[in-house]
Amino acid sequence: MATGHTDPQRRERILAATLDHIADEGVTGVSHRKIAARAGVPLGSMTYHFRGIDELLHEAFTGFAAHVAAVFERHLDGAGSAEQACEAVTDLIHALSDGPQRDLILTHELYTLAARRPEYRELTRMWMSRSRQLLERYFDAETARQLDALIEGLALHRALDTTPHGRRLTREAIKRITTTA
Amino acid sequence: MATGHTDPQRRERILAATLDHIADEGVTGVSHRKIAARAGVPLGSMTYHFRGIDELLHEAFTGFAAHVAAVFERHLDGAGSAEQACEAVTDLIHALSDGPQRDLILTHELYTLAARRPEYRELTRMWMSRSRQLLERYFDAETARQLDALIEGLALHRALDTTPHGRRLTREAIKRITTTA
Amino acid sequence: MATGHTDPQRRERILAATLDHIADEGVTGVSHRKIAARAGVPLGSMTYHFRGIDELLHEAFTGFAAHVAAVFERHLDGAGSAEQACEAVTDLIHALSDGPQRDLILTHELYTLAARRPEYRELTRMWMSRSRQLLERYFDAETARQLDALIEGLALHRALDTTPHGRRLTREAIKRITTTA
Amino acid sequence: MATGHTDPQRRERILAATLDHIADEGVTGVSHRKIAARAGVPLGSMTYHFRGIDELLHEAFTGFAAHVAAVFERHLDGAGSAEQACEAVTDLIHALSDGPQRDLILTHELYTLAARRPEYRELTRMWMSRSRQLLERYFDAETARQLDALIEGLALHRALDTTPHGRRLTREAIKRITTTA
DNA sequence: AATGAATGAGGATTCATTCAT
DNA sequence: CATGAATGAATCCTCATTCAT
Repeated sequence: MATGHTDPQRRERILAATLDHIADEGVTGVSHRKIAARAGVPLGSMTYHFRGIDELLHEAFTGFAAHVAAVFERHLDGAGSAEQACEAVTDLIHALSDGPQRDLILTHELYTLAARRPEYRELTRMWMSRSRQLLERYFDAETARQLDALIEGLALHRALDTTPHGRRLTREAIKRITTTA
Repeated sequence: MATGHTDPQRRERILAATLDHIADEGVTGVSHRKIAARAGVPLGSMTYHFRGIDELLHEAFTGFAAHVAAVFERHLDGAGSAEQACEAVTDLIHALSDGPQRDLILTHELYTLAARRPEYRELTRMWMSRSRQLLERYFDAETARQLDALIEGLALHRALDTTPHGRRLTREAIKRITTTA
Repeated sequence: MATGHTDPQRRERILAATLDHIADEGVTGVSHRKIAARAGVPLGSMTYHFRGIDELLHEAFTGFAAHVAAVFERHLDGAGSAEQACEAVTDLIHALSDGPQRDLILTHELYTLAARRPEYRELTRMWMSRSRQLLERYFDAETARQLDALIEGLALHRALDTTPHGRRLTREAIKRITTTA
Repeated sequence: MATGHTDPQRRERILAATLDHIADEGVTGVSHRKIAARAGVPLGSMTYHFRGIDELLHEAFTGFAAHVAAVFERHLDGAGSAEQACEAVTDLIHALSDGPQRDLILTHELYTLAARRPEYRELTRMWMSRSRQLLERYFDAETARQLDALIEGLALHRALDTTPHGRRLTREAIKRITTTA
């Protein structure tokens, strides 16, 4: 009825609604109907813009991966030294694991998909390699790799813990992993 | 037909089939029908033994958490020194991230649930505290915590990586994180 | 709500409704919804009793093939001689091509399926061989085969014709085809 | 993009694609999208050139009826005597029922439509009357009618049979039906 | 105690058609 | 003149759950 013909934002709105929904209810809860309702678009619009649920999911997570990479970048961009990089990484870990946890939840959902399906592993690989690249500005390649894994582990444990560890422990762990004999 | 009376293995078989199915197709794909078919039990048996899908899932993951804790334990049980513990942890990380990845997939599925739902966080907390306890046999509490997170991060990155890092890097990271100033 | 638990006639009623619907609107128009409505059963009942539309269709036509074979049989059963058989065949052709044409329409629908799909060809083959068998009571095998084809053609043309030919022509054609040099 | 102006072949290409599609998947499977894809024309083109699916179908079968009539004609055109006409008819029957069966499948689809809908019966009537006309060049009207029906029946049975009868039987049947007392 | 039958709600997807451009 | 965007209705099918037995 109210056909404004073209609505170029529509695809983006659907993708945003998809990520919101996944954050709220998980990939499990994604359905055309629910996403359409959340995005305020008619049901038929879903399969018009995306070939199916899979394409929708993959595209949504592609956008999310870009977003996470940007967060990583934003944190590290200011650092002028390895010292400052350590501080930036500490901030990053706590930013990820405090707060609304939206990003962390989405990260888990993505990892879960990636664990089983190669096309999602592509996404996580790209973002892992991006974060290592950024860390290599300040650390040697091997250290960067270790630190990258540590970041992951600390953020994850902090998020699932009832009594999450404080900044001091985070800082100490980072210091140890970046201290080369 | 009438197999006598009760089949005490049936509950267990259903739970095992549930984990198998989750490993294969994810929590998303779990349904009474599919699990019943996989376990070779009649459909009606499902709601007889479990109040609903939620109970089934939670109980299955409870069993899985116990299994993972046991794996952890088995690896560390032999270690007589911090040195040996480091080696045992290296083995553990590579055992988790090589192989059929079944445990890793299930772990992610559980984390994904835990990220949103407290009743699953209970499970991950118990297992995290168990692993820390085990590590505290060899390391101080703070180091144990850091090491625990590192284990998580290394295993995860190794599993998702196309060119997973070797034992040398794992060992080096463990050495650094356990080296107190 | 009104769950009388078991309704053993249900399958049969669905199959009957399916044939009715095909006679009215064609195989093209068959859908779970429409058949369910016509049979007075809930929608969910359809896929419970039949694995899918294909199974439903195939089973319905299996029943129809049996019915047609019975009609053929009923017409020929009384005949005591080749002479009487010719008369019976004439009756049969006109019975098929006059009247409500329900059987003829269903026959066409079945042929259309059979032309493309072997599993339906099975059905038509069985019924063709049954009719030949019956004719072989009165005629030699080769004549039976020719006559069988003629019956088909005459019934078909009569049904599609605006000025269908009369019994006289039918009788004459039968006489010619059964007259061996 | 702008291919000049109009594409006069487009209508024809769409109709040809429609028949191809019906041969492959049946009238049931016809949809604007599928035909457009097969014909290589934009979706919007479909409703531009044809008022709807019904018009598309009817026009496609009109073309097919003309084609079948032409096949009939081509076979009989060379015959200079009743004798030769019999041979030509034998050829025709075997040409129809051997080979790729495309024409036979389309014929059945058309008959199925014609059995229920008068506007398609128009088509079959025209083609039946054309074939009778052609046969009347060699046979009296009544014989032509009988022979026409026999052709139909023999072709049909041959096509659906697993062990189709040979030319000898075809010839014999034709001989009998054309032998007037 | 155990289960097969049953069903309404909701799943993804396909569709003919309309319409602004 | 031609068409891509858009959508509500309808498609088949799967599902968790209830319940009579």
